[in-house]
Amino acid sequence: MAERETLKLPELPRQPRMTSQEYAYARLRHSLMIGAIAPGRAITIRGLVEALEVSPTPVREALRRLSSEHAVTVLENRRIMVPEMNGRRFEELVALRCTLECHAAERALPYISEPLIDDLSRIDARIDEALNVPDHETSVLLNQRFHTGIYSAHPEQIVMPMVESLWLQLGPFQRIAANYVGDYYRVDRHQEILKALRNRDPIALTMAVEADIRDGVGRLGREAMRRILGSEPSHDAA
Amino acid sequence: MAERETLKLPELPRQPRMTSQEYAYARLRHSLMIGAIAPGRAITIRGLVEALEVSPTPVREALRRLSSEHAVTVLENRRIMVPEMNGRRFEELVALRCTLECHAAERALPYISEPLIDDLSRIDARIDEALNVPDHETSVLLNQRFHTGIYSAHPEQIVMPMVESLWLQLGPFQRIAANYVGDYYRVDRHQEILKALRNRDPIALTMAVEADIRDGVGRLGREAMRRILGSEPSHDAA
DNA sequence: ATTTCAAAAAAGTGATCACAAAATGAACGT
DNA sequence: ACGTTCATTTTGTGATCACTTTTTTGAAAT
Repeated sequence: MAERETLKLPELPRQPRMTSQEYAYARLRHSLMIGAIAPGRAITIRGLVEALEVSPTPVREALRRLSSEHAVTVLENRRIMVPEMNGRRFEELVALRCTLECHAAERALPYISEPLIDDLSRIDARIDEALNVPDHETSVLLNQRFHTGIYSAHPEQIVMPMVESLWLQLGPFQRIAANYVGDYYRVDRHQEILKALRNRDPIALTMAVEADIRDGVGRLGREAMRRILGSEPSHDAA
Repeated sequence: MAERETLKLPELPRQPRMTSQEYAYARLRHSLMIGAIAPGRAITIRGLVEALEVSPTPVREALRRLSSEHAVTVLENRRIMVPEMNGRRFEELVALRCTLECHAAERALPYISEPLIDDLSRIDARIDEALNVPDHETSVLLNQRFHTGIYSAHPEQIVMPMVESLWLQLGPFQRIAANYVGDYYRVDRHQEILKALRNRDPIALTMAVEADIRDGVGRLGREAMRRILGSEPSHDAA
């Protein structure tokens, strides 16, 4: 049996007025979002204390926040882990992403300005670059900035945190999927989204957003799931 | 100016294996859900320490969880409060409830059993009783059990926590609204929902769920908002 | 070889205290 | 009367430690 591997988290600059708790939260959240922590991975408070170089108190508060966003799961025995992924949960997450993001896009549409569309167009170009490298972390983060840019045009934001919770839950598995299948396998419908935005066409917009999600993460994840389950049919993706 | 009023929270039995943090969370959550803490109300850790009779550490962890569910807001100066309500936010919350709960209901429909429908029917009868008393707390909690019963029939639950977050955010204002307008003012479309469930009719189901929300909380809240803003047009509902 | 059980180790929990940040309010000057 | 300044008070933050629960380990027994 292997000795306990110490958790290694991607670094993240600590902003000036940031509390230790906020720093711990931000760095953990970022790690999960880009898939630096694998599904099924056990998390210990003392382990994070060492990895993040802060005391247990802020670590625990950060973990409570992440547990409420379902980025980590608190088990019955109080142990904490990154949730496992499986086919049914994945389909449920993708379906909910479609529903929520279509809702968000449609309601944001009246607030979308021309300069914003230009910004989004520039982000999309950078996404294509990142997908060609391929640079998983950059493509994921830019893709999120693209979607966030649209939804958060709406001034009263209720839905955005829920969308981010879904991204957090998909993050760890999406990295696994990209490792199996390749990030270039992914396609996006960002051009269709941009066109719908320019035309102020809510129907075309929601169709494009749904297609983007289903043909993007959805297709990637399903293909990865198929290959993983094909090779080791005994357990879930992890 | 009034002296500092100590926060009085409805009691809640502490389950055997419950940690202090879980107890603090459960009791705070329950208080917010039934509107025992008003929108705009300032929350202090030391105040909760006194009210809940636990030490600061578990109180802070409970507050972090609730902040991630947007049941409380952490301000820039680190103070914590129950968010204020206003017309735009209210409409956004109701719209998102419709979208999310229609999604949840539709996906749960294949898993709805006849005995479950009978259970729901009995809950609905008790809701009518509570609305006639009127007993705000009971009617709210039973109404949630009715909806939860439907949505959580689906075995893979992603959407339910998000729905509960919306209920939490509406809870404090809903109590205010019921005080202004009267709980009996509320109507529900639970009979239509039950009929759609029995007929396994997804279209009728989503229409009934949407109508239930819009004609229920939606109508109550809008009417209350109108009266509150009508009498004191200077500030938000609180 | 497998099971059982007690001891040890590891991990989560919560109380406390010192410190830092923010709000309060009185004294002061304009 | 109004705003400014500064001491006081209140509040949030984080480190530490003692305690409890859970897991692991290894020896003894079957």
